[in-house]
Amino acid sequence: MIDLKTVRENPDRVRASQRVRGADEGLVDGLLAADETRRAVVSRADSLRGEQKTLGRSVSTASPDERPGLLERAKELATQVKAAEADQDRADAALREAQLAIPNLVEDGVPPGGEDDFVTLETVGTVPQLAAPREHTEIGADLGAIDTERGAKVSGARFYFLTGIGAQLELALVNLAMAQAERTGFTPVIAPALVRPEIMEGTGFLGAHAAEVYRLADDELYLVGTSEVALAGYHSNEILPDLPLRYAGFSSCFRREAGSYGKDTKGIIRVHWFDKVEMFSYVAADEARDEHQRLLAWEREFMDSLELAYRVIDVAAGDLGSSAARKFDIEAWFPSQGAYRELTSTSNCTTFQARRLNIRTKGEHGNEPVATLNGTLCAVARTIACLLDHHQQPDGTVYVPAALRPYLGGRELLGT
RNA sequence: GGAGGGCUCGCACAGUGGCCUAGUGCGGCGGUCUUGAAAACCGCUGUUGGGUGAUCCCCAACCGUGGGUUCGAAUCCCACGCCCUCCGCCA
Repeated sequence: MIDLKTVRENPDRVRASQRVRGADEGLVDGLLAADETRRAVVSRADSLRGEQKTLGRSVSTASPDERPGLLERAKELATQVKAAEADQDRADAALREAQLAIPNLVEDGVPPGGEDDFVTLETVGTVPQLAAPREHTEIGADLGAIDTERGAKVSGARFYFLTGIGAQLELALVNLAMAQAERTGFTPVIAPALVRPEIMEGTGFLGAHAAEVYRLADDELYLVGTSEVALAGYHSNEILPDLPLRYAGFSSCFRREAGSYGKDTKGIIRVHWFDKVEMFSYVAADEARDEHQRLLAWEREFMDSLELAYRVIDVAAGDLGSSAARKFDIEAWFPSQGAYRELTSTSNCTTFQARRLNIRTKGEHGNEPVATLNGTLCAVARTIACLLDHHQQPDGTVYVPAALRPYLGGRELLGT
């Protein structure tokens, strides 16, 4: 939820942000108008209520002769108050709607444009040279690690079983990620994968991307697409005395993948369900930009420990989620595709999420919303896909990066 | 799934229609006293919105949430949510 004060005091900045996102600038004027209307309506309701209060007191202390006249006037006032309060409710709702329609202010420096207008900030590592790279599905099947056929039989398309070394790989990656997070000062968290509507709403996932989210209609619960949702909701409606707070959440993640028909249909790169270790930070508003860089650095540390070649991209304004002010993706090299593919993503949501979830801290001028940021440490299924693809050897084996070996019984190669 | 109890300003409680403009205790902050501290005493102590307000001032709202009754609701009525206890079922 956007800060009303910013819109009032600096509407041009908000208009510019809308422009660079390719969003509607007119929404800003709509919001300003709704704000003005609301303030007028609230003032009126306030003074009417004040009058009613005073009159109510005189009714209770009035003498029997005065009473009937006062009561009549009080009845009149009561209807006026009721009408004014109805006006206020409408104005409140209109304001909130106008406020929610505007996405977060884009951070200075974000590249303008859409999906293809990202800027590559850095390219890291050596891209492996292979004569005839095989896809991770094939390698996974040979290793007895990934079974998508039975995944489809049991659960449908975009589901899978991890078996044998595949299952061990998942546990190894999760342990490696959690060990790094703990070393860095994150509190490990196992988070619920089902959340209430207001939490899902508050994190901004029921806006433009509502079709992506699984909903359990019988229970008014949603399946999370990332533990970011639960970790953001964790401190909702709280005033946080000590910042920063950093959590590393592990949970299953569920995505309907509506509208991605035909994309990545093979293998476990794009699936309806996967497990993920997610970093989530609560920081003071003026710390957000630095924290974002730190999250990116920790994501890179994990990529480096897996010995992957990757690039870091600065996602363009038009491709940002509504909560994000800026987003960096790390895309790792998939030899079989001859392309970089997204493995992790870190977003600075500034105070946008916190304002909606009512998460504050004691500031110099009273309670102020905190900033929230999230970053992927390890999206397991996709990381396994990348590891098999990236570290495949000509003889059909798969190289195990040194950092992962302690979690796999010291194995240096898979498939021997 | 069934039965019962609860939800009030950080915490514990009081408050069953108008002296509630929500009180008391604890905690916290400031002060008096003290070489210092404790104790004692005194004062302060929540959130939100509005007033052409930026720590003061004034007004309004907030007693789990949403409706309703009433001139007037923490208090009465209805619905819902959550927590706790017990029973049943269960990894």
